[in-house]
Amino acid sequence: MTKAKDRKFNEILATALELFAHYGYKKTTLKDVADKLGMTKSNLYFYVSNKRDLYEKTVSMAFKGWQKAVRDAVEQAQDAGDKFSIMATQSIQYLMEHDELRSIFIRDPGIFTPFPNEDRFYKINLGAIRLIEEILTLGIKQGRFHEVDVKPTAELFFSIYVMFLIKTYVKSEGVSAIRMYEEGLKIILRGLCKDKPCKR
Amino acid sequence: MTKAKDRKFNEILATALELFAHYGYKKTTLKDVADKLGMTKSNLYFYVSNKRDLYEKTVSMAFKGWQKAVRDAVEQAQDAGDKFSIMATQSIQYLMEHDELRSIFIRDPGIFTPFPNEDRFYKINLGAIRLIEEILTLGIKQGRFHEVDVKPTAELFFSIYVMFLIKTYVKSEGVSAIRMYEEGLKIILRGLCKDKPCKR
Amino acid sequence: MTKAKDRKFNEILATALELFAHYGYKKTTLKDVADKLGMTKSNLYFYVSNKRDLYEKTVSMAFKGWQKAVRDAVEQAQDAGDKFSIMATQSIQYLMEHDELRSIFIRDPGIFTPFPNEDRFYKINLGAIRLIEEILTLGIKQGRFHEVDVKPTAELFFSIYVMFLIKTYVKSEGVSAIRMYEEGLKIILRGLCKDKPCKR
Amino acid sequence: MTKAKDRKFNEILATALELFAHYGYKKTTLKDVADKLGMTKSNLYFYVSNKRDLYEKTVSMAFKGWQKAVRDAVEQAQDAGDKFSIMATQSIQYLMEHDELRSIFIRDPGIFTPFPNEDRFYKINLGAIRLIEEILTLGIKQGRFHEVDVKPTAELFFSIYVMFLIKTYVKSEGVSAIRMYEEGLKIILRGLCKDKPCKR
DNA sequence: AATGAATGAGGCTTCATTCAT
DNA sequence: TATGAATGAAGCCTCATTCAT
Repeated sequence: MTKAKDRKFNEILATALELFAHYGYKKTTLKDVADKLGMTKSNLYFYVSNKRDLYEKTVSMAFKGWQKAVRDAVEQAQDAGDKFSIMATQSIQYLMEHDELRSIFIRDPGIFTPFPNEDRFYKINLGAIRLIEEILTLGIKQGRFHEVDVKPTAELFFSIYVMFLIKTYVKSEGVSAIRMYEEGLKIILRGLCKDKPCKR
Repeated sequence: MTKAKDRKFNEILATALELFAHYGYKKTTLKDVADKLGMTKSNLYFYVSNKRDLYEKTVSMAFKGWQKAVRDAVEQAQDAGDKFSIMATQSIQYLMEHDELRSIFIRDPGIFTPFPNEDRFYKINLGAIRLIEEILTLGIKQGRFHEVDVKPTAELFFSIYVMFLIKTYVKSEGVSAIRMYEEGLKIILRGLCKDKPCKR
Repeated sequence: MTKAKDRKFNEILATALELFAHYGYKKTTLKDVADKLGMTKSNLYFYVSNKRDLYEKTVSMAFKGWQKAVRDAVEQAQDAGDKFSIMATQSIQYLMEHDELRSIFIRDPGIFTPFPNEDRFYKINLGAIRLIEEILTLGIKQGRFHEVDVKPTAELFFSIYVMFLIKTYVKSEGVSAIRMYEEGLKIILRGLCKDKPCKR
Repeated sequence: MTKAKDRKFNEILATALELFAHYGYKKTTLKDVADKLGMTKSNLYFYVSNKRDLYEKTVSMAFKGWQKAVRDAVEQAQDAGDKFSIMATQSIQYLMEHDELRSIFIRDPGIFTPFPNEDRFYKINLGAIRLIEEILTLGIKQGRFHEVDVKPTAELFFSIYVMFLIKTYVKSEGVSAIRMYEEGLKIILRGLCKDKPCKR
């Protein structure tokens, strides 16, 4: 609420991110978090309602940062094809550069699940999906993309992205996964774009 | 000891490997292991002396499989240069193909430590180092390699290998790490081999 | 049953005595006993029906040795007064010389309880009480002792003995307890004996 | 820290002392302690860090009481010879009057060990040794004692005291041990004091 | 007579969570 | 806002005991 509380709250999430990334959910204790912040365990409950809540808020925050970075990069371009391509590249780039978020993802890949029945991070994934939807809608309006059904297509692309992440970081097929991603991206752009090919 | 106990013991380790790989050390409970095997927690203590022991025996077993695979592949070649190159390639290949061992490594990279003060997996790493030593010694005898000081060189190569694994799977620099590894391998072989270059 | 089994059985009790004396009942595990004997835990159950049983049989054996020693010493004398006096002295003497039995007693003084409702060692204490009874009966027959009611008197004397042991070893009033015992003995002999005083 | 916590803490130690003295370390469960105090097992961990810690804190407290009593008695006298003699007498006296501390000692005589490698109760024994040192130093300054080397002499006397306790309560040589102690004390005072003999 | 394998009860310990202040 | 004190669930581990062989 207040500014002070808000600042403290963000401080807590940042600290929690470090610890969850380093030690994992189970091994990170509330005492660890509290100690590193110089406060007491009990006091944490003033800001979050339980450990799981702390974890989800922490991860949400980290994801929002990732989404913002991608959105910002995407806004630089005008052409929907370019936007799409930038989005695909930046999403990966960001994860490569942010060890903590990547570590969280490796430990807990279930975080990405576009299925609302697993409510856990549905809302956050929704943000990512919506960005895809926006680009698709724009591309169609611009006449750059074929007239695909936006919603399911956005979900498909998101799933492909998640599948790639899992292959790369969890199933660890490293190089081949990246090549697959690059190849797939080409195909998708080719299949998505009308007339003149979208550059890449 | 007996055949039956031995079979059960291996069954336990195999099951434990799955669980440790999937859930990590802390989150895997002995009840998980026991339940999946259809036995009681207490009975596990007939086969291992505690949870840590179960973990170490499990990891040891998995590592032995990896070492055996590499050794077998290495034996196919006669030339020390080829052996070295195969060893380097197979070590990575095996880890890429075995999700569980890789998952263990990602969660607990400290496993690889050639320092005897951390007694944990010293013996196992020693097995890997010895293979390198053998290849180096052979190469020198064959006149293929320069006369390097075998022991420290073997340790150096092992460290490089570990560093690469960490970059690839823990620090997750994926592609670039693999390229670095390939480049490094070329340089090493060039610097190691005498006269005619070792093929790669 | 068989001679071999009997020998083994005594060996077990002797070993158990050492361990129970040294570590106490709770801290002594059946594995301790089995290991020291070079047999398995399970096999112990062929000789005793459970840990408590082993303990009680062990203590019984030790007590029987103590009773035998006292009986043997008592038999040397003919005069009932002398017998009584020797019994009193020897009982203490023996405990002083046998560390293990004494250690058992110190840890578990409840062992001595002449109350049949606590069935634990009733039978064994009974042996001691009977010796007193015999001496009393003899003394009366010899005309040396007043005609006391044998049974309750024997129990009284036994209780006094136990009280003394507790004061000495458990409540640890050492010296004063011994003086009390000596004084008490004099009084008792004086009160017990007719005509000419019983020597001491 | 706070007054309330401090009171509770002492209450815990007092209760634990009763139980440890009565049942011994192993047989005393934290549930026993907690139940007797009307609190939960877990809550005990707010005051001590584990069972061993509870035991050591409990014993420490009991020992401090014993040391204080001896110190107080010693302070009544001015003459170093008298102080020494009082210390020797009071140390025994106190243990005789305090069943619980004595019981603890009988069960766990290793508590008294002036060797710092066994860190367990080193500090506490140190307190006792220091009192001896102080008396020796004073006696030398007063010209009452010969100029002995204070530190090793204090340790020697402490060792003699412990040896006596073990003979009396553990090896249970009761009377003879006390006589030995009294004789030894006379000799020591004679050997320690200059000129006129220290009274006893 | 003896053993290997298995079990359940119970002990120690950690930790998320709550409540009064 | 913040804390100290308290709790219960769940985890690891030991050990007496049993059963089939």
